[in-house]
Formats: sequence, C-alpha cells, structure tokens
Amino acid sequence: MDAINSHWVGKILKLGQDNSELTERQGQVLEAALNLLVLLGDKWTMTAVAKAASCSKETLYNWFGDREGLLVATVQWQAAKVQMPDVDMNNLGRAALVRSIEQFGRNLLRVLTSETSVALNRVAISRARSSESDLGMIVLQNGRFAMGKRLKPLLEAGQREGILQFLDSETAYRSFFGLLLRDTQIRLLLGDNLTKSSNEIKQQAAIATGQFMQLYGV
Amino acid sequence: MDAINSHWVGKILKLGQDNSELTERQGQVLEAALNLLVLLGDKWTMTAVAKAASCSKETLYNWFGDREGLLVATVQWQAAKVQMPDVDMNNLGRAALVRSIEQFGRNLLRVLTSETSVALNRVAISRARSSESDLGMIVLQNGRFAMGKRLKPLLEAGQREGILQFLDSETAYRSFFGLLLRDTQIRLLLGDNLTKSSNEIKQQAAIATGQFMQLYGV
DNA sequence: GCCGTACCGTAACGTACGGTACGGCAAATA
DNA sequence: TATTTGCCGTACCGTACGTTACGGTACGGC
Repeated sequence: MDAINSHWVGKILKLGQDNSELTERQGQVLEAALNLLVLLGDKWTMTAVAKAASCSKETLYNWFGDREGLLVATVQWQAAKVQMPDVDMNNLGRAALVRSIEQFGRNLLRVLTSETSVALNRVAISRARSSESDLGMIVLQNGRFAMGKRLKPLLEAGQREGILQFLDSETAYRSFFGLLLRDTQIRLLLGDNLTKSSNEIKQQAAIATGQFMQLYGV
Repeated sequence: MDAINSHWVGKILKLGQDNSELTERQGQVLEAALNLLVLLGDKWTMTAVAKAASCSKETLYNWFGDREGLLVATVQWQAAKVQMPDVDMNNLGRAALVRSIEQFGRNLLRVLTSETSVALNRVAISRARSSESDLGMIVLQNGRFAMGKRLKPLLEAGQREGILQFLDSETAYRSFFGLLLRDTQIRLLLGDNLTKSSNEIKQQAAIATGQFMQLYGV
C-alpha cells in the first residue's frame, strides 16, 4: 500500500485523540461501525459496516484508508464520547475525598463493564500482536491511562492533606484498580456472564473504596 | 458439519480435562500447536500447525475434527501441564498461612503473566462470542476457577483458626486476585510491555499478601 | 447547461484459509 | 507374501473478505 500519496493519510494521522476534523456524516458512519462492533465482534466486516452505515465501501476506504484505519477511528470515536467527569478537588476533607474516589470508582466500573468497552477490548486484544497501529495501546491510552490521569491528582491531593499515604500515586491507583475490578474484566472478556446491575456497581465501588482507605488511609 | 457420524467426536468429548487418551505422537502435535499459538497469535492456522508438527492436515482433521477442536485440545493440553502445587495445610499458624498464601500468589502471578497464558487468553477472548465450544469458559475453568479451588480451602482453614475473617471465601479470593494482578493481565493482553522478572513477581506477591492480610486478617 | 467532486450501490478481483481428496509408503496384520 | 491401516505430503475446492473498479446520481460553482 503506497500511503505516501494517499489523500487520507494526513487526515488519519492528524486525527490524534480528538475528532474535530470529522464531518457529521463521518460521525454517523463511525457510530454505525461502533454499534456493529459491539454486535458482531470478530465478525465485523467492511461490507457489513458499509451496509449498516448506508455508505459505499469506496467511501470507507477513501475516508479511513483500510480496515485497520476504520477500526482505529472507531475506537477513538468511542473514546471521545466517554468523558469522565472531573473529580471534585475542593474542600478536601476525608469524607469528601472518599466520596470523590467512590464516585470515580463507579464511573470506571460502569465504563469498563459496558458491552461497548468489552467489545472494544476484545478486538484490540485479538489484534494486539499483529496490528501495525497498535490498537491495544490506543485502547490502553484512552481507557486505563486516561483514568489514571484523572484520579491521581485527587490521590496526591489527599496525601498533601494528610489523609492518604503512599509511595507513589501510580501504585496506589493500580491497587484501587485491582480492588475495584478484581477478576471482573477478564471474566467479561472471556464471555462469562457477569451482569452488573447499577446497584451492584455502586456497592462494589463502595467496598473497593473502603478497602482502599483501609490500605492507604493514614 | 455433520458431527453425528464423525469418528472423532467420541474422542473429543471423552477428553474432558485429562489427556490420558492421547498417544505420544498426538501430544507432540499439540505441543507444536501450542508453541505456534504463542508464536503466531491470531495468525495461527491449520496449515502452519501441520507444517510445524510435520503431520498432514488430514491427520489433524482426523484427530481433532476441525479447527475449533484442535484449539480446544491445545488449550487443554496446556492446562494439564500447569499443575499448581497443593498448598500446605498443616501447622496453620499465622506465619505459615501467610507463607502459603504468598507462595500461591507467586505461582498464580507467574502462570498468568507467562507468554503462554497471555497467548491462550488472547485467542479465547477473540473467539469468546462466536465459539461454539466456548473456549473462554474452558480457559476460565482451567485458570481462574481451578486456582480458586486450590486457595479457598486454605482461606477457610485460616478462618476456622481465627486468623482470617470474611463472609465468603469466594469474595476473599477475588480480592486477593485483584490485589495480586491489579491491571497487569489486561495490560499484557493489550500488548503493553510489562516484563515481570522473577524478583518482581516475588515482591508483588508479598505486597499483595500483606495487603490481603491487612484487609481480611483479624 | 456543463464540469468536477463526492458519494452510493454493486460487481469484480486476489488471496488466505478451512476443509477434502488422493497417491505413496511403511509398519502392522494375516 | 498379500492386505490392511495409519499417516505424510501435496494438490485441490469453496468461500469469505479485504480491496479495487466502475457506472450512476446529486450538487455546488462557473
């Protein structure tokens, strides 16, 4: 594939994390592609996307280059939709800190157990080795790492206030992640039927937060 | 696929967990298939297996039925090789209990971060939705659940001795799993380069055990 | 009105791969 | 020795899917 002269390469590369360059129609196509990814999993195909989006395959290739490009654009389209609310950093008493962490945990758990996230992680994992564009890293960047960037300042603030204690916030975050998810994510990925009601998510976030405070509270 | 009259079905179904029915030559083929799975990932193909094992495709189909059957047999072949040592249930003082848990954690962490485990989980995840034989469940059964069967009696003994306290051992096990692995497994699956040295594994198992005792010790 | 551009629908191409068929050969069986 | 069996190597078939090509339509600019 001679990518040098292709008119779409610039667009793909420029896309980066945000999708401000996308037209409304392109967004519709990506939305259809995303839904189909959740629906079909590894049977997701260019023809199917074209049909579902009511567009021609030629358009898909013009806009996104190839299958991998469409996949990446679809993943980023979803990533841009998931915006974690900023955590509340004001009036950091212990109770407020706990509330913020717990709130964060609820969001993280809700996102990572959603059908969409599971489907996206599945496809990224299945292509983790062979993919040129390293879809796995994109998913990690937009999921696991982006979350860390949100939570860690809160944890560090908690440490400054003398409420928390740890050597580095990265490790503390990883602990919280483990307490929160346990084996949930891998079981979902493997097809285990762990349906998490909104209530269970709330409860699990509360438990994890309590355990986290027990380990890292002063 | 008309499986009713196929002469191999009985063999496949009888296999179950153990592979006592396999001839030595069949074991060699599965070993080659396993190595190739680690090496090729989703590019694992019947032709490649036949070539690597120096056998004909026809033989593969005669022995294992179809691609899925060979995949399942390969996974079970690996599962039979990984035997967790039984945990030491005697003289259960607190120190001995902690030592046993930590030892268990080391093994679990070593297995689940191995290239083989990652490759197997990858292929099971990528086929989680479409697979007729539910490869994901087989992997879970032989990995996550089999481990639980080993650790839980130990935890329950610890509770009887008044060293540990929890509502049910399943939840306690899930907590330990989370503390031990954190985000390690998902990151490995997604292609993140987390090389765990034997020393780091030891250290991480110690940390997780300490935290587990902090949460569930009396 | 005419041209270029963008897009849709669909057909066609190339290839990779799951699955099958068959010839040959060597060991077991009779 | 003659026959059957089990397996290797390889050629082959059918199909699915990524990718390309092309005819047809809508539309904005000159």
